[in-house]
Amino acid sequence: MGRVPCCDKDGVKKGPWTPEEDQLLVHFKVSKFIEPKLKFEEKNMCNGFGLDFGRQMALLDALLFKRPCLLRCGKSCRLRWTNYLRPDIKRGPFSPAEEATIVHLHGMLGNNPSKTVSVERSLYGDKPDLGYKRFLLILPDIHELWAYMASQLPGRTDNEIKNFWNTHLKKRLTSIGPKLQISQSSSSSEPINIKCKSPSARHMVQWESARVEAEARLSKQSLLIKPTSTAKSHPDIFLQLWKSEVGETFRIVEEKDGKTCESLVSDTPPSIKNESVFLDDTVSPKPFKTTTFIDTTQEQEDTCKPNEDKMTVSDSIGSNEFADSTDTELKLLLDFPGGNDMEFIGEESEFFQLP
DNA sequence: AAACCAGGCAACCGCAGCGCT
DNA sequence: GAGCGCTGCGGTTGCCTGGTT
Repeated sequence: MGRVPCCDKDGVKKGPWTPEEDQLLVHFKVSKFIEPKLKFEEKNMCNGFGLDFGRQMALLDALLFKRPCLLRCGKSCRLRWTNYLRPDIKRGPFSPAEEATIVHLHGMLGNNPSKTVSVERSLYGDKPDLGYKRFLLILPDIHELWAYMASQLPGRTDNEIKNFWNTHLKKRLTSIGPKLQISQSSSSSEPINIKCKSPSARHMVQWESARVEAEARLSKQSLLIKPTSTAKSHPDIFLQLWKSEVGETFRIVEEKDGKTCESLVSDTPPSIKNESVFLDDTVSPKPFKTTTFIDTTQEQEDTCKPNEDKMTVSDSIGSNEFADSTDTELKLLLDFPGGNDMEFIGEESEFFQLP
């Protein structure tokens, strides 16, 4: 399946993988290398020998096993392994629960990575105030939508999820989209059960509800108001939101207390407050990687240092329905646990150690 | 049975970010 | 600080497959 095999001018094979090549790759991996270590090895072997991973494998096979060389570039090997050969890959159709998770996460995160870029540009280009930065603190890093979804669906790859979305779900949702909108608006007064265990997740869901509502409102406004409206003047949706009614709840607090942000959500309109979207209970989100553009050096000028910002945001949650949120839980939302970016790997981190 | 067509999906491409020298 | 190479990401490509005519 796939493209016709071909070789580029360097003699590195491209195109679909043959069973023999798969076997070579699996043999090489199973015999000594497992994924977390692969990245380390791949990197260091390349550095150490001046050859890419594929060439290394070819060389080792030729030297040690008298096998045919696997003339693949390292990138191709890595992709093949992560998307197809990895032992924990789950094949077969997506379950309804998995579909629901994908739909939900896509609804939450969108699929336009340029959003984050535009946020960064607006952040530094338009120089929004510090409150806007805090406003952005609670947003997930939507640069990594498919990767994040994959992390929520064990055994599924980002590529698989992306394909599934593009070929199945997108069309299906498009076809039922109008019905959904009608049913959502008709039931907006009814509280929808929030099934998230994590306060952080509920926080995100609640914020997303507010965002969705604001987007819908902006969308309605854009239909009513001529294209020269203020919304048009801010191509960044987050900046629009910050300057909208939803963002106002943040700004009010910002003005109320110059040093801390009090409540991020307590002023949320009731219709938003009770609104939620389904989140599979069995799939409690892992901590998001937060947006990375919070410049710590810049923040230090302010009375709120970055960490204090996070703590302050956490404190603010105590005044609303997320009173059970702890600093730790919010930290989970905003950071990798423990402050060490690689700690989440757990015992697998041993694979990063040299033999 | 043959031709056609649309959907599925593995694999590649291009870009941005990051780390090393 | 600049340049280079690597990594990881979303987007796109193009062959394969199964259904329809």
